[in-house]
Amino acid sequence: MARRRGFDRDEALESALREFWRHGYEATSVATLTAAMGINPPSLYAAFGDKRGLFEEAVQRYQRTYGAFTARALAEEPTGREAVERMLREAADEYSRPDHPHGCMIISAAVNCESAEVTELLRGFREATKAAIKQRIDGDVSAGRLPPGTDTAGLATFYAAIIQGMSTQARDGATREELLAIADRAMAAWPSAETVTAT
Amino acid sequence: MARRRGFDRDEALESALREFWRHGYEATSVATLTAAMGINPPSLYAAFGDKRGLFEEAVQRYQRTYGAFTARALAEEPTGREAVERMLREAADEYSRPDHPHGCMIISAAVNCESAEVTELLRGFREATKAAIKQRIDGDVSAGRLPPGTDTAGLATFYAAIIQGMSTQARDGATREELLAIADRAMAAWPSAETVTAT
DNA sequence: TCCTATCTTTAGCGATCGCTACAGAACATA
DNA sequence: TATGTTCTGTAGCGATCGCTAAAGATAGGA
Repeated sequence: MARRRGFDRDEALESALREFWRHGYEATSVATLTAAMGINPPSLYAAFGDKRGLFEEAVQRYQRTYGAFTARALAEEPTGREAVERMLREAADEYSRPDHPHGCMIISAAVNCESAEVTELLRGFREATKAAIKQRIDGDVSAGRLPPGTDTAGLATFYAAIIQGMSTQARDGATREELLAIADRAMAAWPSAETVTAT
Repeated sequence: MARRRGFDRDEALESALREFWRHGYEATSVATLTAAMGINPPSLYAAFGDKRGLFEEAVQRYQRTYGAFTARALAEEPTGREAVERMLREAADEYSRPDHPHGCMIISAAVNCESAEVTELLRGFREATKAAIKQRIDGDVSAGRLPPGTDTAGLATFYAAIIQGMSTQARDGATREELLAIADRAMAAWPSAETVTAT
């Protein structure tokens, strides 16, 4: 017994996601958002609470769409090495696609952001990805594909840094091929499988 | 026949540099700047023109102080490989120092910045560094330390991405040791000196 | 000591920020 | 068709943005 919403909530969220992705959290004004979403401020606040609530929903949507390749790669490949390699190669493709903003939203959207909550939100996602990388590399050690004593945390940090460097390069205009070259070169740093035989 | 300036221009510029370094170009307000510099807005505008002019001077100052290690490493080492390795290891140290903001100002200060001029200014500095890296690697090829046909542009892009990843990790709180581990792992990706003998 | 040039301070400009009160429009129910 | 409920558009809130006009303060030269 009431008037129904006159816009598609999911479409509006997707439009907001694109703006946050391109401009970052703080540089995206509510006026920019409402223009992109095709609605007025009161509709935005009724549907999403406030700007930060809208951003959090946009990040969740990003994670289960554009950013889902990371979790998929880490979950589906048989070995840690293959998981990391697929993750990097898919990132090269995804970060340079011409049909959406370049780079990774989780990595860039809160850079130079004064809101500690927003900064920590994205940092938490990045830490979770790093932990997932480490877990797969740990699995390679357990399976004997890497020597015991391998610095798996250091390797995870390295490949997390690689992804972040690829995202920054993509934002600077690097092509898919350049990003793929970074990914391949990074895989050349994967440690040798040879175990140092102790006495 | 006039009143002299009541503040140290260089000290004020250094204070502004720190604010821009920590918060980025747009998130640093003139009010924040004047508070940090210990002056009032009209003094800032009389001495530096406007916010963007102050930022450009701050970037120049950064390049010849905190950021000078890159040019020094690339200029002073005998081989390209040693130059890149020293650059990465000094970056690990510099980006994690507790006495100033973490990471690299050239890399982070214009992220999510709406001003195309400011964005392009810093992007130009990054491209120049990448070109300098490539030049040193080209030298290794010319000297026979790397095989002819080595993808020197790709290698330069890779090590530029490494620096950017290290800067992002430093901003996320990575320690000097973690950054050094990234640098060492990245050097493990340096191509082998063996030349593929053609028929 | 007075004049004058330059700096500093106070105060506030128009524009935009995130956000919301209010009233009219639109729809499900009776 | 009348009623009640929710959404939408207009219009504007206080705060902050980059920036500056006007006036008071401070120095060197006459």
